[in-house]
Amino acid sequence: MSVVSLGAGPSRVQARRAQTRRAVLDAAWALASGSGLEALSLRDIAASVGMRAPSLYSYFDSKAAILDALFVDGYRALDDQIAAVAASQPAKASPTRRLAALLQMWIGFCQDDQARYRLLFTNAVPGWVASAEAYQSSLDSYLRLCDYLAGAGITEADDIDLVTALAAGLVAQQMANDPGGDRWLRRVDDVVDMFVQHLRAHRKRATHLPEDRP
Amino acid sequence: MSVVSLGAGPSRVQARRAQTRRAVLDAAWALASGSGLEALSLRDIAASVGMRAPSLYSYFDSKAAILDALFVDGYRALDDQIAAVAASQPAKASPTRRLAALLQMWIGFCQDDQARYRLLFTNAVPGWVASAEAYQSSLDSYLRLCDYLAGAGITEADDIDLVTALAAGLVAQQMANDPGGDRWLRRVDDVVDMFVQHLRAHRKRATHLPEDRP
DNA sequence: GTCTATAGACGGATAGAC
DNA sequence: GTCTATCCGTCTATAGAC
Repeated sequence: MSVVSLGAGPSRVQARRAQTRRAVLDAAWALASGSGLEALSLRDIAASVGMRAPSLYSYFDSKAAILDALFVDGYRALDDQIAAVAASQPAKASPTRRLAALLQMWIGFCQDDQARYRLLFTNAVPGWVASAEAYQSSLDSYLRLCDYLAGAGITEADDIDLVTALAAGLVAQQMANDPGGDRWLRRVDDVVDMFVQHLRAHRKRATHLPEDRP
Repeated sequence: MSVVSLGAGPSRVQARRAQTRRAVLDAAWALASGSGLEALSLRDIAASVGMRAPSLYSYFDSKAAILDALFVDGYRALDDQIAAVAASQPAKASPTRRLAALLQMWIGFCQDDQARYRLLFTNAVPGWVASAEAYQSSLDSYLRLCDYLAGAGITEADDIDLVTALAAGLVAQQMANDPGGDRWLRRVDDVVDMFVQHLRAHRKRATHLPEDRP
């Protein structure tokens, strides 16, 4: 097997490197989820993959680079979830159903991993901000979100801002005051109904929001 | 002056202590607002009041005790703001107006001081959680909030949870994505209208929500 | 690539003189 | 009460041998 090694050269070496990088990031996720994002240290990450801290610098330039990679990881996972929700919706699903499915997923996504939630959505790491390149992946995710919302008939910037605020509020309260529970999670249908009614009442011009019952 | 020193004893000494404690906390607020909450160190606080770090231990048991005191400070300030908003409302103000005034104040309160926002509403300090005594002051503040909401006809737990989620969402998005601006702040009236319409539509039983125009 | 050793900085907290 | 001196821990990052 592997006839591909002609001329191309170090492809197997690169694959090995990529594997190790992946293992480092996985270990970092596990540690962050377990002991908290702010307790994440290079020493612990290295130990988790059977290394010493300095060896990590063969794979990442700095701790910030690791956090960047985790950040990209996290938004990729969110992308996948949005795609999955989109795929699970029947073609004629109502805006209400689409929105409720999205918010449900979103809150679940945050509850699944508090460390990931804090990394992606709050500025929880003291000295770190996502690099421009990493930040780009969050913008990509935002575009994918907008696509999904467009499928529910929501295209205006103001409406999108309102959806993100509703989601952020439910998530923040749920995570802060009832981490494992459903005190705000179970209000999703309520909130979506409230929002959709509001849209219908204030729809100007000919913008058409599909009816819930066609 | 000061005839009061008979028998009572060390009242002037205690007053001096309280003054110094106050100065320490004020310095801590200034540093946190300037350099960020997580950069707050005992050395810097002490230097700001013309001391060295160990001297602070004459006034506070630990750094956690200082954070606790700041936490209480912050909720006291929020209490004052809620009281001020309540006092500024004419007796016959509509629920819509009352809610809008509250949310406006709330967002402004958070925008006034990012460090305070992070201390009170997010778990931004790595090793610290508010002590039970300090936490009590946040519960007091919550009760005061409930009082205010009751004045707007909102008394059911589910409705209160919805209000806090709406507020938390607007605040979180505003602070994270447009810190100094008004991208979400200016949506307060919209959100309040949405919420009030929702309440009216779903009011069960004889619960009476005052009309906006009597 | 991985290691040991260490630099260099920062943090909270304590001992003990004054 | 305040100080100096110091302990002890944390961390990221680098130098240089192997």
